Amino acid sequence: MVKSNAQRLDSIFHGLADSTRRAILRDLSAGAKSVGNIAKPYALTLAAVSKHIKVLEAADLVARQRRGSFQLVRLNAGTLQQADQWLAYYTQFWTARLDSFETYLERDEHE
Amino acid sequence: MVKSNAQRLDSIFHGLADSTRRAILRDLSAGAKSVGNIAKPYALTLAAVSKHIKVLEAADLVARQRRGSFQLVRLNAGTLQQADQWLAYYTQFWTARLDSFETYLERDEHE
DNA sequence: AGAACATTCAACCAAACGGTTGACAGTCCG
DNA sequence: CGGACTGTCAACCGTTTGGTTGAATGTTCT
Repeated sequence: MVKSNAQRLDSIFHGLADSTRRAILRDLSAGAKSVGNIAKPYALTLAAVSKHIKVLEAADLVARQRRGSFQLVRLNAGTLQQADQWLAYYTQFWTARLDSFETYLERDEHE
Repeated sequence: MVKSNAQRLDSIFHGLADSTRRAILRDLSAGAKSVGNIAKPYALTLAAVSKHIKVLEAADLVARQRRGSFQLVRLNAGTLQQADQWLAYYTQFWTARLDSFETYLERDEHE
């Protein structure tokens, strides 16, 4: 499925908006893992974790590769970078704005 | 409501996971606005926009102040910075990892 | 007090979420 | 072939989301 930029950001931020999924990403930063190994630390069924991974995969935050009888799930750091770029841009922009204008008031637009 | 760090990130990323809300934040980077003025560009009812603002407010991405008969909504850049810090940390960490190890395989943990 | 404006609340709705259970499918190994 | 693993799928369930409409609540102005 081809996604617009907005949809891509939607799915990335949605992927990040759950602490279990963030924990999975954190776990994966130590190296690629099988779905089963990813699931072990959580008090969730394998199916639930499998769904979480699918959400991360839909956001392209993670990719799989079959490895014999199991699958390795690995991080896709590039996608995180996209989100980070969006955030960094606005964070910087806003901070600069607020520093110089100190929350100046809107002038009503009919003037 | 006091939120744990995880819940805070949940609500921040949830706030960002909708393109209308991201657009609102973008609009607000030009300065504080009333709810009505925020709502104008969108093909949504005022109530719908009001709800979006409430989501952003719950995430502390935005704050209101009564200003006579209306309310000014302004950005809260500090909160964005929190999310950015999370993202920047992992982005950097992952990228470094992947650069040096080039997706090395997990060793099965019973070894 | 009453009108006009700005915004929220309450009720409702369809769709998506996050989870469970149980059946199913792919791959390896004896 | 028959197990044993690994993982997904389908159906279901309760909750949350994102939206609508219409009534209600300030606030200001005359």
